Amino acid sequence: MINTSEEEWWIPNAITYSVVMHGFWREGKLSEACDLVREMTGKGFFPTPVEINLLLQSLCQERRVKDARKFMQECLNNGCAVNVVNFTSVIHGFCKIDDLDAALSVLDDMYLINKHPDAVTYTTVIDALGKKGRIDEATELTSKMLHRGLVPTSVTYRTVIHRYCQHDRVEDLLKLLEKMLLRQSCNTVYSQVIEKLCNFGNLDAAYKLLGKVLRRASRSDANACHVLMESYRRKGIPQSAYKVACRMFNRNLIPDLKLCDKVSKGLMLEGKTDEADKLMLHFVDRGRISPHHHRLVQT
DNA sequence: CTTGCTGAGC
Repeated sequence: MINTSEEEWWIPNAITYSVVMHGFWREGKLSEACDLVREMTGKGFFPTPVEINLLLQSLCQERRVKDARKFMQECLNNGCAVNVVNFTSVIHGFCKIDDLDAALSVLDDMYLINKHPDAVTYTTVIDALGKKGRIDEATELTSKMLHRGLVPTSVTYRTVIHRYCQHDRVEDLLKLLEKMLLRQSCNTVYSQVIEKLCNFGNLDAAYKLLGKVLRRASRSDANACHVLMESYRRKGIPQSAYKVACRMFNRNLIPDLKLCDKVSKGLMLEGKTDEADKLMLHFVDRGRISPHHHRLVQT
């Protein structure tokens, strides 16, 4: 038999608290939800890190990031389980309202209390620093992350590539990527860099990386070459697009026929009929096109 | 029922 006395049956327990807290949260009554957490921890009931995170994220969404930080600190003081995800949410909140110094300060807190930041935490801050053009600090932080044995994810790679290209820090990027690749390989890095450089209009830097990509000559690498060719073509430099195509053929990587056709027409317009013909002849040699009329045999 | 990126804003 369960021994429940008359006076005790209504006393809130862990489940009651959790249900009521979710109710407040669903209705957007965040302050009330936080108060309830304070009350329940006082009685020895603790919310899970997942529940804490829901409140933290909602507070951050309302730009009440300082409140979120304070609330998280209270949870810690009261003995709740607070995890890396919770810290990352608060850091992300500060990044979104452009308070990078506060974000970095929360990151410092993590080291102090031995909650080690993970790759997501670092990526969040690296992106925010990069967005502001604080590339040297981003580099330092990335190195620190690697030094701590963390593995860069595909998001980390995309983030670093985007931000460094955005601020035209190609040399720094390439140095950093070398270090990252030692820890975690990523087959498409250099294709990604080439495409990003094309996005930002730095075709010279993109061209210099072609060798890295042609060595491997996979599908994504071919695509990066196509992006570069198309960038040259649109910029009115079909000769450079032609050079890229030739280097692809040299590596036995067949460029896109329709794109080459457009490049060839561009060359014709500039009176470079010789190169225009040579480009299409590559396809004839490989049986992709019939010799007399430049017509597609197969795609 | 947990965390990160890719241009904002017209």
